[in-house]
Amino acid sequence: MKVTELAKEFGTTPDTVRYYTRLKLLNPTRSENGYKYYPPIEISKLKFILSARQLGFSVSDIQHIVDEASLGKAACPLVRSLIKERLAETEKQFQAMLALRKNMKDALAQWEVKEDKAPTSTMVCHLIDSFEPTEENGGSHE
Amino acid sequence: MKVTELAKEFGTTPDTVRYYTRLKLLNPTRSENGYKYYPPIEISKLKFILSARQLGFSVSDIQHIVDEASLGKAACPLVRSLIKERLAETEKQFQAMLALRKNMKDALAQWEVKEDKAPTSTMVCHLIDSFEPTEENGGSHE
DNA sequence: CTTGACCTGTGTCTTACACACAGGTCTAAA
DNA sequence: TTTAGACCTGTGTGTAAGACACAGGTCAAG
Repeated sequence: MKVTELAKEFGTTPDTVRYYTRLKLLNPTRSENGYKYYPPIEISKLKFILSARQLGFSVSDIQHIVDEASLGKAACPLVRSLIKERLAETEKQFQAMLALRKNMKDALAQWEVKEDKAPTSTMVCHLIDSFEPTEENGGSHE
Repeated sequence: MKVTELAKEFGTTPDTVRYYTRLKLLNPTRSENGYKYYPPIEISKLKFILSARQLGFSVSDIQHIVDEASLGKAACPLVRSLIKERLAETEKQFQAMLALRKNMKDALAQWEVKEDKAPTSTMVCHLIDSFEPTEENGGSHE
């Protein structure tokens, strides 16, 4: 399989396949003309990479996992440990987004009923300057 | 106020203040020795920028808002329109994270009870290869 | 006069690709 | 046979919002 064929097969882009190949996560063979050809084993590796990405592993994580596996060791303990880390991070970001979303919605609601005001030397936009986060958010950092 | 003082005042970093200054969002004066000094008006601009960032505006958005305001026009319509866009984007990302988080949690649960397995030529890690997303997630793209 | 804490600009690094570009290669039609 | 178009190649750059590094200037205190 060639790059574009492979990408289409898995609903990703040629650039993504090339990117993984640059990082040596994929190791296609070369045909006479210089084109990359992906044999079945590389195809299954791509499938693996895409699955792992969907589960929140970083590309760097995947490299570590593949390295481990290429030594013949079971990567499972590493995989379990990594996903705990990533899940914790995701949870943090998730909470942050939850708060952000609420702030944005509140702001939108507050602003719908406020009139426009021209800027002054000390105020760029009174909407933003006057926005008050509500109870749950806006508390200082904890 | 000097860079570090200013950063501390608002709980941000000197690098962030320098970054905004590079982009000319802030325009400090220079003292004899070449140091940047931020007069009160620049201090209030920084406050504005940080508030806007907290509301999900991009730095580029803020530049547009500031540009508009510097022409003497009310930036309010632009601000209302931008936050709608940003909120829509945030909502999308939020839903994506929600799904990701669920997948990660499900994977973690599935994996706690599975044994380790050495890799084979066609399988890097059976945990990841065998993961099945549950109902709500995993549906094809819609 | 030296130490140490601050400041300066500039440049590089991060993530996970997307996109551009100049040029090589293949297929099929004219 | 030529040629158009659709593919491929590598390499280089751009993205967001800073973080970090580095070489060197500045300043107050001892």
